[in-house]
Amino acid sequence: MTSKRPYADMIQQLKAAGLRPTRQRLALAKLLFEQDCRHVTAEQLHAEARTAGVSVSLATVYNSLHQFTEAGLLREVVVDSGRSYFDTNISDHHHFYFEDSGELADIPPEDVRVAGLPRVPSGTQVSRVDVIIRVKCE
Amino acid sequence: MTSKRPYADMIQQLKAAGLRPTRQRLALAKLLFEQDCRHVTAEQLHAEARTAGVSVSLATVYNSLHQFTEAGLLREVVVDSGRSYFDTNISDHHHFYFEDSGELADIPPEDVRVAGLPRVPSGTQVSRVDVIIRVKCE
DNA sequence: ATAGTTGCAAAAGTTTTGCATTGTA
DNA sequence: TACAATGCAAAACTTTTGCAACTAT
Repeated sequence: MTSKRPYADMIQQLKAAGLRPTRQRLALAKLLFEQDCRHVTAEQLHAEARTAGVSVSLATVYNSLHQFTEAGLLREVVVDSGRSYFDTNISDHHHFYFEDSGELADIPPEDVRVAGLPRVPSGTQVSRVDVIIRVKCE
Repeated sequence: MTSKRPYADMIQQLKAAGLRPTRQRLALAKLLFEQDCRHVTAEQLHAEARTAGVSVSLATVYNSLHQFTEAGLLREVVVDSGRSYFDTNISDHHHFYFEDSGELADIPPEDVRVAGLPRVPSGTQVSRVDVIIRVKCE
């Protein structure tokens, strides 16, 4: 229960990212990274933490999500004004967005081909290409 | 100056969309549609209206932008959490997003080819495919 | 000690809503 | 007059920030 063994990898990951493995960060990291393909909002993660008995403020959830994102452990996906999603899948891929439920689903990169990208203005470079397929009930 | 002639088309457009051509809506419509390819936020449009001497609240700007969007006169583009852009170009096209300046630019549909879209879950249909090319300074 | 980090309360934004007012038939 | 539509103040969101408390030399 209070064994430190299962946390060892996570602690290493956080340290490698230059983030101290504090109680809050460790708990959030466990919630995020011990499942695959999670798409969470700050609010959702905060609720999960509370349910799991972890005392953490919503502000800290936001700060941690952004720190994880900057460290390359998460990717922020913007599909809806006034709500940010964070995706634990950081490999190159795209998204379905279900407008009715507000849920996201990954699309593997090989399922969508984007061809003929225009030249970007000089002095700039592409930081990412997002493809979002918005889906609604018929 | 107070001639009603230049407004005639706009009034018709609003009526056709099922929206009363009120003073506020007419003024906002003029600001939006008398230039091409505008990408505005509610805050920007509100500032423009004030500058143009039009008295209108920010809430009304938001409501009008959403009404125009529902009527098919505008398209909402989400690229940044906590900020919605509204695009006067409602034809099929994609976007550059300049992360440093926060500006948007249209990409004609023929400049990007999206091929091999995966099948969407049954009972659902694609409402739109957004391609956003995020660009940053080198 | 002390320099750097962390986590959160409070503040700052953005967006939506309830309802008095206005406009229409 | 009645009935619906409108515009905005106030409320409800989401997100960021300033700083007291904590950590590790």
